[in-house]
Amino acid sequence: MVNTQTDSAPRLPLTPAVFHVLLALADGERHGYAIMQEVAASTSGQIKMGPGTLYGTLKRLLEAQLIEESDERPDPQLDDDRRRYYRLSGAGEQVVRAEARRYAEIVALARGKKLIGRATMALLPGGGE
Amino acid sequence: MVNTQTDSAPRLPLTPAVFHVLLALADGERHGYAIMQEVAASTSGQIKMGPGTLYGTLKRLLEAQLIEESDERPDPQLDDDRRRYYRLSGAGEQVVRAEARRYAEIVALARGKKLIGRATMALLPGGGE
DNA sequence: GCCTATTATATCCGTAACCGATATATCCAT
DNA sequence: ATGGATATATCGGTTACGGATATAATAGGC
Repeated sequence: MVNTQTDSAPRLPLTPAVFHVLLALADGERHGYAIMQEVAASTSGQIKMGPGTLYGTLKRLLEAQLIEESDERPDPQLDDDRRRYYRLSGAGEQVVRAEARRYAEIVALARGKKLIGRATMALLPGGGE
Repeated sequence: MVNTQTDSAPRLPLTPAVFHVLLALADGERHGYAIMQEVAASTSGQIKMGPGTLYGTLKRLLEAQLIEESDERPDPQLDDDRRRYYRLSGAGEQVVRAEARRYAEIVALARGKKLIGRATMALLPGGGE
């Protein structure tokens, strides 16, 4: 049996929007708007999700059970009633790990074809290869 | 999801289909069917492009001038009249490099969040299939 | 020569998803 | 109290993925 999952196992590759949302939730729960900001910040402003993409994606991820809504609230002083907090589900963590591995394999492939160098240039502005 | 680059350049992120086609052409020209096989082989069968995706993508890439059709033919003995050969354009090479860098940045991000290890898993020819 | 699988290209169309526009409302600093 | 940022949500136009389908040349076996 290849796939005994009850629901539709999300197939890779993930869409960029889905992957970035899951990545943003990988180190702790966040509310929607914070996800938007985290994605923009962690990509140095390269990727900016609009509200349509963000909330549509969150809705689909909930349905696919890759994320769950959290009841826990932070310190009341820092809270905002409007917020809805989300966290990765177990399945969601597996999926984001699998996709990250797939990305790493493609990077290795690109390195083999001399498209990029070996240095990790993530934190260096304008870091060419 | 939007990037904030200047407009004429094709936007990142690329769709997986587009990226894989460009990657397959990165080390030399190939005809359509060979691209399909190269993508399947280089991803250990994870990614299999159907003809609709392949030829639709090639058409769009030609229109976007990221690839060019080549008139050069290989040794007549090995040739096949039906084939159409493609190669990366200058713009195409820049785009595939930029996307590969973007992938590398995301991999670094995922490593920072402990989603994957540091080992570079080489997925190179002969890596088992 | 004939048969069949593989190679090779191409189009159609249902479905999914991106994403800007739009809407509504709250929070917070001045 | 006013305005900008915060926060969530839906709608619709557009794009592209990808299976199904079509056509046909090629290669190898018998």
